[in-house]
Amino acid sequence: MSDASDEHPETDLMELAKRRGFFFQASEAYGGVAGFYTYGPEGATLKQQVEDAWRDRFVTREGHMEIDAPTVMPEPVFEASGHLDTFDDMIVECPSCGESHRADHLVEDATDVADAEALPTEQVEALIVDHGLDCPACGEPLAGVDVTDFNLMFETAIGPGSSQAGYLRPETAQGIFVEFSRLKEYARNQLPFGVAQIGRAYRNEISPRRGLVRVREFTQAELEHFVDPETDEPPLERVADVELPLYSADAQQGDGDIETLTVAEAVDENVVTSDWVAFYLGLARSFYERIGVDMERFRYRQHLPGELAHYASDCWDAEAEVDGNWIEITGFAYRGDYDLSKHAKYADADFTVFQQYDDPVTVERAVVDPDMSVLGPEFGSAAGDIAAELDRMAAAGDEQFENLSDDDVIRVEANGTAWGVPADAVDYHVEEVTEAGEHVTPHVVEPSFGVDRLVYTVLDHALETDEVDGETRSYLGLPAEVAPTTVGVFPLMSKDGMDDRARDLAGTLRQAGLSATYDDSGAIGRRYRRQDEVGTPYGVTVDYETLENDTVTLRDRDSTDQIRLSVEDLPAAITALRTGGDLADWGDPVE
RNA sequence: GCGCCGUUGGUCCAGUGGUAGGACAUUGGCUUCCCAAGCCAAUAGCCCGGGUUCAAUUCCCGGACGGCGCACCA
Repeated sequence: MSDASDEHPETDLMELAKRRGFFFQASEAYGGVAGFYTYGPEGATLKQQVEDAWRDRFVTREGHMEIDAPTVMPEPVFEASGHLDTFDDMIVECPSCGESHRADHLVEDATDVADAEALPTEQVEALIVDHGLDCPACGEPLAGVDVTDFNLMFETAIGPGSSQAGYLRPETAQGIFVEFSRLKEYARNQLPFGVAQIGRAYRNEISPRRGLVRVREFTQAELEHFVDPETDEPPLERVADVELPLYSADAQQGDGDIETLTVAEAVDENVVTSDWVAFYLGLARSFYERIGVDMERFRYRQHLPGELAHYASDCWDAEAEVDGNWIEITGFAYRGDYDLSKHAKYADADFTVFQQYDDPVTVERAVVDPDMSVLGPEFGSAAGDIAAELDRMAAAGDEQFENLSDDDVIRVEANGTAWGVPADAVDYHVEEVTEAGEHVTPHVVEPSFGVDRLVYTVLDHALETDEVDGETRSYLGLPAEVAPTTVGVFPLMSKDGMDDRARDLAGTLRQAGLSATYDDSGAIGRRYRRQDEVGTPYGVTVDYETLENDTVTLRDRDSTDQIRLSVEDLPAAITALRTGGDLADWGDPVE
């Protein structure tokens, strides 16, 4: 047995999450649906705080912008992005052993068909019959077995009838790429700039698993940092000394282990090849620590060569260890110009940025100005293509144009045929042009965070069990910044006016901007435990002494230490403690 | 999607062919001057559909959901 119970003998995370309102299976009243979770009151707040911390770190503090795009987008977007093809898996299921296989892969492996994925299913079925393919698992023939499409995108119809096909976005990124033209306008055509988005994405997973780890609807926090590949460099000096626990592809393939390098070392030794990726690995590390990811159970893992997406040259995942498994919580990818180039090809918009030179440059450029009144009658319908080819040849510096005299004939390959074009009809000349700049397709650096997995990791890493006065206690050691509630306020007993006093005090703390909860049910110890279990970092108790001298006790969740301080100082004390103050600075220890 | 196992108050479990019991939690009361105490009481449950049967929470079939393994994870 290597399940969670080893580590948390008293409390299982899923059980706590259900019981205390962090998250639970959605639509349970109707039997539940796999892969969908509802965040309860505690979880929704926790998730919000994690998102706020992310926004602070990756948007506000970096001077980036944030947008909020629709979750439904029309089909052509996903033709361009490649999701329609690559998300459309052909599956064939062996009738004898029940194994599912990618039908297109089977065909590609066994035949000289290179791109079976692009073929209709009927044709793939026919290829399986023609080549007598067998099940790789059990060897039984697969001829005659149905090949079915399984698309991981949720499809929907936009408008009445079947007017337009749309899909729920499988990643938030496309919402940014699609709007690039307006966004760069907003950025006043200046590279670099970063656009962030926190939002839902949808994947119709074949098999959702393990709580929040693999779900069908999830929240991503993505940053697309658009940079000029020639001139923009990341400010590596800001993170040069940050230590990165790196698990390189080499280490994974050999018997290597996690190696801790500073960002500067990782770049110098070329362990991380992209400076931009290295920069974000450094920046993100402090974010993970801040929201409560245990750095002892954290690593950056490089994608193996076979694992790399087709557009990425180097890619690292941030991974956290949860329940004995490493789960991906962030992907850091250098996507190059893949996305913008694809959209440029498919869409009717400009996906480049015009980069002005510091000083305009004057260049000599060879051009042709073919006399179409000669080429037209001479070459008929090929004339246009021939002119275009001449244009290309001149720009490429074709040697035929050197020392040209009027009665020469220029050989041109167009439409698969060789043509001879009289030189006097071409008007080849060299002209001086002044160029103020150039159109650049920006490259994209993409840190992409899975918010739900972050929340799940933070909860798992926060769950602690200790012993207080001989009793086992479980509590969530959440950082105060992300804890759903900051302070619990309790009357020692609900009589003699202590309850009214405590209720007032909770109100006062809320007015001071603190998230406070009031509880007078049961014994005081029981109320402390309730708040411990949802990670509330501080507890304030109103007792008889409060009624005499306006002082209260303030309890620290992790140590259960208490101090006594005046009610007047309370809002300031909690505010200070929340951002890392020391309990002892604010009052005298109790007992 | 396949295979194995499972599904009983809010939670975790026990149990039964004649509709169920515990622990914890929750609520009310008594008690209690700071860490899940005690006492009394209350609330609350057999995943769904079909079949077999006089009778199904229990047995059979199917489904949903969950755990694990395989496959999948652009």
